[in-house]
Amino acid sequence: MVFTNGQIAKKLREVAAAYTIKRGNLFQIRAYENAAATVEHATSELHDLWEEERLEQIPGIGKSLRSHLEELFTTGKVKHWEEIKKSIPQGFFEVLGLSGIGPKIAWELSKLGVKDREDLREKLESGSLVKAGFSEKLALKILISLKNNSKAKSDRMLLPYAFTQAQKVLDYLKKSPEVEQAEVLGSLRRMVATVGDLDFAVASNNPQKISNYISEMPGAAQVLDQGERKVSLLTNFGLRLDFLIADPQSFGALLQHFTGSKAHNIHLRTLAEHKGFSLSEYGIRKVKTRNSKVKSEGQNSKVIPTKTEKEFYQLLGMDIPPPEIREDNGEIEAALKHQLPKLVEIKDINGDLHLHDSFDIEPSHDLGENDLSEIVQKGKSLGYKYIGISDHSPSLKKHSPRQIVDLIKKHKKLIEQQNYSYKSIRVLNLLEVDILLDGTLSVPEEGLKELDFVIASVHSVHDMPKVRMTKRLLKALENPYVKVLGHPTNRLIEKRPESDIDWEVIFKLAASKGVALEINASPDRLDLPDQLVRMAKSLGVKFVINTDAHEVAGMENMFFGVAVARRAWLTKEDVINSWEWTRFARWSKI
DNA sequence: GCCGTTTTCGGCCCGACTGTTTTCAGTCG
Repeated sequence: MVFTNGQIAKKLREVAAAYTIKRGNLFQIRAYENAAATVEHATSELHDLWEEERLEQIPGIGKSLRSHLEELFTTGKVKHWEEIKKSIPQGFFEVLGLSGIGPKIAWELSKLGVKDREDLREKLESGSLVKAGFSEKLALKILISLKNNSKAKSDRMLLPYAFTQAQKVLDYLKKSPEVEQAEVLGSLRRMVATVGDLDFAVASNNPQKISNYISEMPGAAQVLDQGERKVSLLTNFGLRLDFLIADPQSFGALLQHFTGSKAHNIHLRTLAEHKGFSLSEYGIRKVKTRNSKVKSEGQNSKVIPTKTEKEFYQLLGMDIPPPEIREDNGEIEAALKHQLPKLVEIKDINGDLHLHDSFDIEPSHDLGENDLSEIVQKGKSLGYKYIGISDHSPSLKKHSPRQIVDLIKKHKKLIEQQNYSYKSIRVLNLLEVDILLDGTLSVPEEGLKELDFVIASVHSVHDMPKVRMTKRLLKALENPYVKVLGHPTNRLIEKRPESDIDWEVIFKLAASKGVALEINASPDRLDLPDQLVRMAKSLGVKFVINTDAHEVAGMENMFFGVAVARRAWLTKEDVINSWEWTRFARWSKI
């Protein structure tokens, strides 16, 4: 049975909560909570990982939880979990996820007879819970949280939206003379494909004043928490903003702390403890190691403030891991050994190979907005040495094979003319060709011959059974004209799930054939996703990062694709369109 | 229940804010 990461995380939290009520082992409870947090933020579905026998890749999932998940996916439930939850009323689990309601309060509510969230609302509004002895202030807080819950955005934000919102907040922060520095951190700084809420760090010598300034931000609908060091608020659009305020002296420690991820921080702090340090958002403190008799003595030692993140990591004897890879996937070990890879950067990119122009090739799908010369100009302004025009292939239904070939030739002629007039940038004559249901391409060989090479993509029936879909892609990869597999999983973030595909088989064939996998930088795709990119890299696959732009503004999205590559630990060596022209040409056999 | 640069046993991140606590528990990130 299929369960989404969200559903699994919820189940794990329920078990943790049930153990809490039953006064279970505190560390076992924490293990379940940590696992829930990691699952929630995983970039691949656990169900897929399980099918590929890669569940051990998820930190915090050990032998025991792995066998529970196995049972969940096979039978639809986990006996052990059911057993733990058995004697607890359903109302407890119904109200559990609400903000401000943890296990203890949920337990109290369920003992007072609360059945579900609607029942809770009625009992709060009628005042019957308070009469029964429930805290009045808490009742009010929960009522507000119930209201927020119903209007809060259920889906996560795509990166460009998150960036725009964050910039607005940063602009406001920087208007205050009391603000020395302000940065957006959290999952946005790590460039996770979707962002739930926005986190900010502010450096100021006057925290109280800044705290008030933040709470008065225009567009703030409600202040959820406010202290001298921390403010949380909800905007008019239901977006949650968290702010932490630090002295400029310890801003580096705050950046480190609030960038996360949580798994990265927990691992780092555990490791620091073994070295005799305690880490916090204020800096690094020397403490007695656990072998020492008096630990409390060390707890009073002074915090060494760190103004920059670099200082922070250096004090631990480590290099500084780029934010994108702080997911506890081996970056801490690599940083300790001074073996962090030099990740690919946006300035390394020499070309964009997946661009749609407005030439009417009578395609199966949409045309681009801009003509060739506008795209070339934009490419030059981005410093590219080469670009690929890759329109959708001419519609198969509306044309004879002869007509398709003619259209391709006509387009080719146009591109050749452009190449002549723009010598400083090479324009490749490519095509994004549909992979048909049986794995053949939608363009006859006579047409393919006219192209520099082919980007092959699936644009129909994305939800084929795994075996057939895998066969379909394998067949396409075998075609000698295909050099790139476009947006391989076909996902549209929050809209369409990944196609079901046996990746190991695909990656191995791509590696042996020298076919590159696309990292499609369009923010609603980001396809391949980072975890699959990392797996593919381990099997020897190379990549091209493309924007798939249908208008010149979309070419700016390269940044998001590079972020996916960085999250997957890719270097320049792995990314073909960061290569110099001669090497690139050798690969593409142009 | 997880995990390993002293470890396969014996530990387990750290601090802010809220409520009602006069020293702390619950929740959160």
